[in-house]
Amino acid sequence: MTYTIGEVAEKMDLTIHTLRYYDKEGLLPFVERTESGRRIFSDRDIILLSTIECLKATGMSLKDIKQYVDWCVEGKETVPQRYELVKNQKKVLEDQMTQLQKMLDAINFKCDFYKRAIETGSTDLCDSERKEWADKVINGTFNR
Amino acid sequence: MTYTIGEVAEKMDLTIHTLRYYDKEGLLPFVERTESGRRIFSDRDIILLSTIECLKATGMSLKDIKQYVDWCVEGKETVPQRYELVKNQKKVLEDQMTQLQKMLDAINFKCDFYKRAIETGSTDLCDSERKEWADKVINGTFNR
DNA sequence: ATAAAACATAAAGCTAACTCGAGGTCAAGA
DNA sequence: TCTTGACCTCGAGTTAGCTTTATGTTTTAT
Repeated sequence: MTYTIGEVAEKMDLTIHTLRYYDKEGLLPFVERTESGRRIFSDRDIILLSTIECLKATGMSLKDIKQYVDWCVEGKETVPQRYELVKNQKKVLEDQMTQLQKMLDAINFKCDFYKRAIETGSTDLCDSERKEWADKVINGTFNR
Repeated sequence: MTYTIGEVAEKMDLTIHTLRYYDKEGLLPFVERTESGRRIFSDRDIILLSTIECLKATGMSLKDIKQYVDWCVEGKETVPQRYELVKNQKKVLEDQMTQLQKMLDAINFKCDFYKRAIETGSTDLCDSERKEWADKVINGTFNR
């Protein structure tokens, strides 16, 4: 199965410009061309793109993603490196989720605070909550 | 309790430049000055900074964070707006976590793939895993 | 046959969020 | 007192990741 750049853009929810940019940056080394120079994407490229999107979604830079792609091109002797990279990114992701959970707690706290402030019609009645937030901040519950 | 810009930078793990940048952008409206012009940070500023860091960690832009700060300055008649903003950011965060969990599944899958490839000394033996990944991609398990 | 749509390159432009440098002022310790 | 280090402003520079523009070619539908 092959696809035009427009079809891929549609399928992957990226712009055509972005796909060409990725290609130029060397992130799509397997994309072929027609005689007249048009790009032909295969399922393999779709799969690579989905991996790229996956790594990008976890905050990896395109530069580091290119390293991964380069290793893919080099062949199976780079499997250990790729394993290391993916394992490391897994760690990054787990840390991110821990951090986000903390932020979610903090945001829930803020949410409740404002909700009560609205219900009681005053922020003053929420002094205890405000103090609690301050304590969390100062004791470092929410940061570092 | 008051702090110099250097102390705050240390405490909040930001650079002095970044703090001045935030101040210039209007994100720290309560910071006072000495007669000679040096910034004096109070606990209130530390608390606001921690809120800023919290919102930033969930991907909110400084522009949107400034809106929140502006509402804080305006006083309690903006509590409903602040509630909406925080509630919305909570939703953003929950979506993010769902997405990240998917990415984590995908990364775990990749991780296992490479691990087995190393154990068996060949990527060829992992064809079934590769196919499984392709299926997930094509059936949209990992994207959209 | 032809007009519109889709594709191509190359280079410039943009935005966010810093980051750095120059040049100067102020404050705290020996 | 003097020197060293922390602070100040202002403006320019940087980086990532696109995005737009200009110009031109190739398909495709009528």
